[in-house]
Amino acid sequence: MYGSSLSLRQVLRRSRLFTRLGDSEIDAILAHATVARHAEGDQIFAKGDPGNSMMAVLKGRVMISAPSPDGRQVVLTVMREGDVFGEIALLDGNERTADATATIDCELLVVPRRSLLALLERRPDLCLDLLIVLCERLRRTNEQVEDLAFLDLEARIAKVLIRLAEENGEGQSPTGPVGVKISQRALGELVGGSRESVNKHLQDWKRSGFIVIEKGSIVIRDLEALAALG
Amino acid sequence: MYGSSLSLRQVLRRSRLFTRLGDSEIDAILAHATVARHAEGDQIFAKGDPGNSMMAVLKGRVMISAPSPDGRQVVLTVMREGDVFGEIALLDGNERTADATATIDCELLVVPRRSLLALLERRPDLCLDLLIVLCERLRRTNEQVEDLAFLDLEARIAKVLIRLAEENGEGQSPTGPVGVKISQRALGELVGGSRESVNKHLQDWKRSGFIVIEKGSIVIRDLEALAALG
DNA sequence: TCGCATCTGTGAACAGCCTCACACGTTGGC
DNA sequence: GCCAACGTGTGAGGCTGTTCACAGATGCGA
Repeated sequence: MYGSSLSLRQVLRRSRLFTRLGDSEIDAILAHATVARHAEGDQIFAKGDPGNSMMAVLKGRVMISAPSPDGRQVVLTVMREGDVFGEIALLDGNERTADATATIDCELLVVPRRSLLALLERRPDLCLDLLIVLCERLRRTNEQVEDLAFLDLEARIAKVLIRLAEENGEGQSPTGPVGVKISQRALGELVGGSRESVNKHLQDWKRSGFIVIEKGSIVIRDLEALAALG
Repeated sequence: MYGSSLSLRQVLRRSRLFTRLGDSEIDAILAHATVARHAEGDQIFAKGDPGNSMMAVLKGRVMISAPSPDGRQVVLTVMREGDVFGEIALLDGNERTADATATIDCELLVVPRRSLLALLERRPDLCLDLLIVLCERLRRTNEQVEDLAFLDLEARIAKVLIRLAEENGEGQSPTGPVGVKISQRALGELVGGSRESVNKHLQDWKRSGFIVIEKGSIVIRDLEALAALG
């Protein structure tokens, strides 16, 4: 089982959705929830599955992506510790709208539909928090639509790379080189482009001295230059 | 002024968000809300504006779109009678994320931030309804990301055309020809393509007998064939 | 250790879509 | 009635990105 319910509480509190809850409330959720473990690469759920639970990332990282009929996929977003996902299918009772995959080993809190709805009824203020979470999600997705419609591949890659760098290096010196651990194929799926095209742009940037390319990761040397492209 | 507060009530009831409310509650909203009129082509708000109100379409149609730096735009969605928009900026207190434009003469109910929040506190069940509205919005936007990433222009045009036909011809015979009133330029903005490219695909379809092109509108003769392309 | 999978690098050929440039008909205002 | 604005039709040319076909490097498991 999980180490202690204290640490579980702490992780939940980090989530925007649960910060307001008292210990008793959190314990009430935990009583009805289960902790699921997923190894790197595991699929957590697939588009089209019935969605009768919501999940919170306790540890690890979860990729939310949409599959195409011919085997490709776009990454819609990546969830990290404290993030909550799977609420859409849960709230409106329809199928899951996307795939969820563990990109590294994960521990998830699985909250069943019934207990979440019960909680929301008991604590209406949580509804507002959930609304805000959804609003942020909507903003992000809208931005993704704009980017796909307006920006070329180079600009999209630059933008994503910068975002990844910011997420990874929280609290680090913003001037020094930042390493982003991601394969070029995965980067392609994040920006909606092919692996080869991504590689070609990265090569350009390498020649310009903006980045250094390593196996499985990219080191940003000149973040300003990248920002000018996005 | 508006004809009678009875008809206002009726329109509001049609919205997914307000169906549950009793007359007294609706009147309470109306007491704090105002009715705004916008002529065809008017901009209702712009991306970046402070968002301290939510709107419900009483009459007309509102286009939600994102502008690009070089003057182009993508249409994110089109709101019709009973739909509610502008909640995002309102709920999380940030700027408006998109432009809103009246595509025909409109009457909107404008609900200020304070009264909506007050209402949500008084009627927590409304929160759930709002959540469901947002979930639908998210589903739509996610689908738009998928379409932009996976489908070529022809498929996107076909898909949008079918959706417009379904929206227009609610309750009509699904077999007969359906007319969609939209300019080719507007269609281009809906699918994220140029006016010229849209025209070329439409010409193809005309030659194949799938559609008939008229000035300012398109008549679908073979919906099945279009569906097979999307 | 061998083989297979994964990641990166690269060039050629091709397709899709955009931009530009132009032509025509209709509509509405002056 | 004339002109401007708008909607449509069409071709040439060019850029971007994809697909395909390889090739080398690394790492992992049987």
